[in-house]
Amino acid sequence: MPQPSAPRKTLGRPPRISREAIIETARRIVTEAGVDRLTMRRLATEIGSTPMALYHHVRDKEELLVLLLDDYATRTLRRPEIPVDPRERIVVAATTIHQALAACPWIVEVLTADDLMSTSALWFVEQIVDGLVECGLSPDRAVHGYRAIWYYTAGEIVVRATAARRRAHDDRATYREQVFADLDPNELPRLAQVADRWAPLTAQDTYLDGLRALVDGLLTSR
Amino acid sequence: MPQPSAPRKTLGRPPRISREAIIETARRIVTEAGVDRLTMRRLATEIGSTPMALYHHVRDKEELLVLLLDDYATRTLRRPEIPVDPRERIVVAATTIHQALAACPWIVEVLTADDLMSTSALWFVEQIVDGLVECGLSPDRAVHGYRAIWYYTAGEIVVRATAARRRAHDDRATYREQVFADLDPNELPRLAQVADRWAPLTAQDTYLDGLRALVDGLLTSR
DNA sequence: GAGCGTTTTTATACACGTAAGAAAAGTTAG
DNA sequence: CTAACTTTTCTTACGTGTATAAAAACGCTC
Repeated sequence: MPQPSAPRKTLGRPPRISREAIIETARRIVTEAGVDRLTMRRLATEIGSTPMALYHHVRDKEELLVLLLDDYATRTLRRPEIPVDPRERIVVAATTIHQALAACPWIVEVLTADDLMSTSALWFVEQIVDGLVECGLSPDRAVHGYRAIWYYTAGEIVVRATAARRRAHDDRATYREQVFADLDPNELPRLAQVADRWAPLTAQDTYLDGLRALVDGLLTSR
Repeated sequence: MPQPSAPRKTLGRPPRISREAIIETARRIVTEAGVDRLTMRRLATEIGSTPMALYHHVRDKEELLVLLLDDYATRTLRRPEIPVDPRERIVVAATTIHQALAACPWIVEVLTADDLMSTSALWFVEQIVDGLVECGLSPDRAVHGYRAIWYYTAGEIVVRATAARRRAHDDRATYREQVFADLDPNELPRLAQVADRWAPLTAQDTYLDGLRALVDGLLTSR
């Protein structure tokens, strides 16, 4: 790891590559060829270096992906107009983040970070926590509320993205259909009732509905 | 893939290993040595075979993990006493699943399945959907409600488990602390206000609170 | 300029998941 | 018995992330 504030001007061998250059090249590879094609070797050759040289600027591939996510967030997250109604403010902030993340599905492997801690995302966290406080929650409960919203949001994206990946990869969907076709209406009547509609129902985008329900519930709990 | 209903008695070379034996051995390895130590090579040698032989019984490692999760669910998920109040029924069903999954954190990589479709888990899905319907939701909205609950539940587990893994792996937590220490109280007042309490606050287990809020919100939405 | 300390880069190597195809071990038809 | 056919297993090989240690490139001091 390079020290941001070195005591001397330059000490030791001068670097030929930088963290910024790595992220930049990685971003180009991802946008041009997809995240699957982003390998440490390819990244190294495209940047004109060797694979192991990257590891002096990045701890491992996962950190590189986190950095890419941060970069993406900083680059595309634009602060929307914020409504005065605090409840709507929460919804807008969460929806904006969700929208941005859902638009780049390759982040799934990184999204399991326990928070979005990109500096550019913090503003959205602030909006959510502040909205919850303004609606009467204590600061502590507001943080918990934000966490619940984050769990819901991250879960939605991860689950949806993984399902899409599996669907593209093979036909395991067939297995699920089989399970639903073989349901015993006596044991699981409700599921049998909706069995044939399950696929289209779960394909619908109901993020906003669930989010509103969650926010409503968080605000009415005393 | 072995055909469950072969036309003839046995045709072709008789198998030396079976899917069940693979799962059994894999389970033993995971419980004894952890999921990290479960490699196709080790599994093969411990079962007395070769890595590629496994691939005639299992599509890939991910499917093996899904099968392991199914096996785990079937083995440990016990149906709890179900309250008569439908709202409580939903909460109990979701909490039971959450508890079981949270107890075996290695599933994180699999948990991104878009549903828990283990047969033994379907009963819990039924309880949730049925509870929502009994509270007045249409079947379609009940399915959406179940999905919201699943997003929240899966998100909570994935986020928490990943955070724990990172914490054990290295000191990226320090980075987060740094972010919170450097907060500008003018720009992000609420976050600055709770900055020093953020770590303990987010460490608390508030799954049940969030779940109740979500269920309440789902049921009061018309 | 020779050695030294520091930092970055490179070379080599290992374990992993798994693709591709050859080999093996049965049953059945002639 | 032999040959064809089927299913499972084994051999070999590739690309991956990355650990380890050696090498290289700089400023510094004597």
